[in-house]
Amino acid sequence: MQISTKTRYGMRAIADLAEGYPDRAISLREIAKRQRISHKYLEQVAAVLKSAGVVRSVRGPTGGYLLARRPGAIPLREIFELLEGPVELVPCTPGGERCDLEAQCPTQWLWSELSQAMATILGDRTVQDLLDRARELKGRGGLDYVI
Amino acid sequence: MQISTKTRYGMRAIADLAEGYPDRAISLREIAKRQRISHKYLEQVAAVLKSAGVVRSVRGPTGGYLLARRPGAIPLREIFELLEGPVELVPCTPGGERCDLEAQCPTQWLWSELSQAMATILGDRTVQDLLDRARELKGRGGLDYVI
DNA sequence: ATTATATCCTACTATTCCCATAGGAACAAA
DNA sequence: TTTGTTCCTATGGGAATAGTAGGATATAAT
Repeated sequence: MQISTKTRYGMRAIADLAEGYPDRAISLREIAKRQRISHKYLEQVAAVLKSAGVVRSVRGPTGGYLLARRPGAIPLREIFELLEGPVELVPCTPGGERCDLEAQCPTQWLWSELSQAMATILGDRTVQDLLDRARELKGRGGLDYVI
Repeated sequence: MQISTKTRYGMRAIADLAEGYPDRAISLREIAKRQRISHKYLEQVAAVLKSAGVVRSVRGPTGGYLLARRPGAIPLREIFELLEGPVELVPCTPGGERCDLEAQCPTQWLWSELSQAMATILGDRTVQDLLDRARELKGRGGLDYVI
């Protein structure tokens, strides 16, 4: 059970865009190059983010994408759900698709608990946290040590 | 991002088997019927659980499966990992497959945090919790109210 | 104006994984 | 001997993933 590359690429791209906030547009080509991923595929990811109002775009040379809101106002859960779908580990969720064995299902609490734990983390963190982390990594020159 | 039916079926089956612990073997046909799932498919799931030593089996009529250990000694994480794979939301994990961008990846802490949260919950709970929950549901006749 | 560089839009496809189905062999209880 | 189990392996449809592909449209720089 892994998350899709779509979500991973999207999340990383958002982190890159955060560094340009509020006024520096960054092109997908640039991001794709740095992350060594398909720029065409990234376009599709960006389209989702844009139509949802998480990012905005500028066309033409020197164009690219920018965060549509300040980093602290974009919960990571929003990005996650746009790309990965709802934070629900099973289809039979309270409020979602029902299962007629539900009333006697001894496992549902487990899936709920797991889903809830994820939702809480994703709901608490924002793009600002991604940005903080990026700066922190940059600060120590990308080396993998801890003081 | 949902867990597979394999894991869901397996987890529910284990809950059923727990009720027969320590000496009453339960057949897959019986479990499959109650849960309205393919009994042939369930066989494959059971095979995994058996070869890992989570359950044991008795052949012939009146045969079936039993827990190989007491419910409290089987962490749900064990079942989960056997059927679903490691609790790692991304391939690039510390100790797993590396990513050469890792040292500068501002998103990895997020995936680690989510994975860790899941691992903790799954590590804390055991089949005994499943059993407790099952009895509780049975007690209130499958009705969906809370005192 | 022209050109280069972006985003934008839609279609297509290879591969993989999920979720079984299927058929029978080995075994044991009644 | 019959019946009901587990056990073993092979096969396959369908959906999702992870792209590839080709151009249309917009705009800044030249």
